[in-house]
Amino acid sequence: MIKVSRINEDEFSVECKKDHRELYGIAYTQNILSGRWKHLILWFLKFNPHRYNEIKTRLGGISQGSLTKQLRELEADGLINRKIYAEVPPRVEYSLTSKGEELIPIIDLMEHFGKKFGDKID
Amino acid sequence: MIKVSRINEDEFSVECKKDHRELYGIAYTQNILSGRWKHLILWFLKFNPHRYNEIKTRLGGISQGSLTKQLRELEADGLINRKIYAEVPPRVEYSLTSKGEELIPIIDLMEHFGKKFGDKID
DNA sequence: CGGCATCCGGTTTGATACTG
DNA sequence: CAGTATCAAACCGGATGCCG
Repeated sequence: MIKVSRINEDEFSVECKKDHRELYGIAYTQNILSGRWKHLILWFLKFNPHRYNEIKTRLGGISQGSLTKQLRELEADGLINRKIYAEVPPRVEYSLTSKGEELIPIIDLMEHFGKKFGDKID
Repeated sequence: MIKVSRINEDEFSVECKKDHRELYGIAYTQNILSGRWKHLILWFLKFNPHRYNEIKTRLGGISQGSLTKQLRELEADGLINRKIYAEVPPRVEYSLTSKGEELIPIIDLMEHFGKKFGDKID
């Protein structure tokens, strides 16, 4: 069995039998991408940095609480940067880290797969 | 907002604004891969067909109920085949469909990413 | 503007017992 | 062997109200 659980902000606990080590990489990646909106947030950031409200507007249905939570988790996993500008009104921009950028090919493949096999919505 | 929900065994309902259509493919793929064990099941089947108990043993910690449910969902989404042999004791083999095989590159990338960035467990 | 704290309800997962 | 059925536990995600 593979069990990946968070100990604190930036540390995972991993339990798995020797036989299953080869599956660990998959479990780890699945773990940091778990969440209703994370794929979409990363995909949106791949083009440019974006502000909090830009992301929220783009995703449409997400609540403030959920968005904040997902952004915090992505940040804790080292996938995005959070930059605060000392202005009034406040401005916060999110951008991909190099680690986060390495997830983009996966998300692009997912988009391609979904376009090929998903229902058409035209 | 993008909302992908299952209407019945083989049909999805998709709600999304025009602006978000480009994100639909991602949401679709995420949807059919949602589940604690699906990535691992697909990855395990990429090499060869396997029997129910082989999968269960391989995954270690999964319960019968959960495994059956995940397999049924994968089958309903057209990702795996279920072949029943009329023997005693019964034998059931699961294998990837061509659609399921197209998910393997994604899962391989996830494995690679996890191996690169995940905690070492040696 | 960009959050945080709290509560609540639906979904998902797992444990257990039983079966063709 | 390969399930089904039932119930309990855990895990989000969303809604709401408040704040610097």
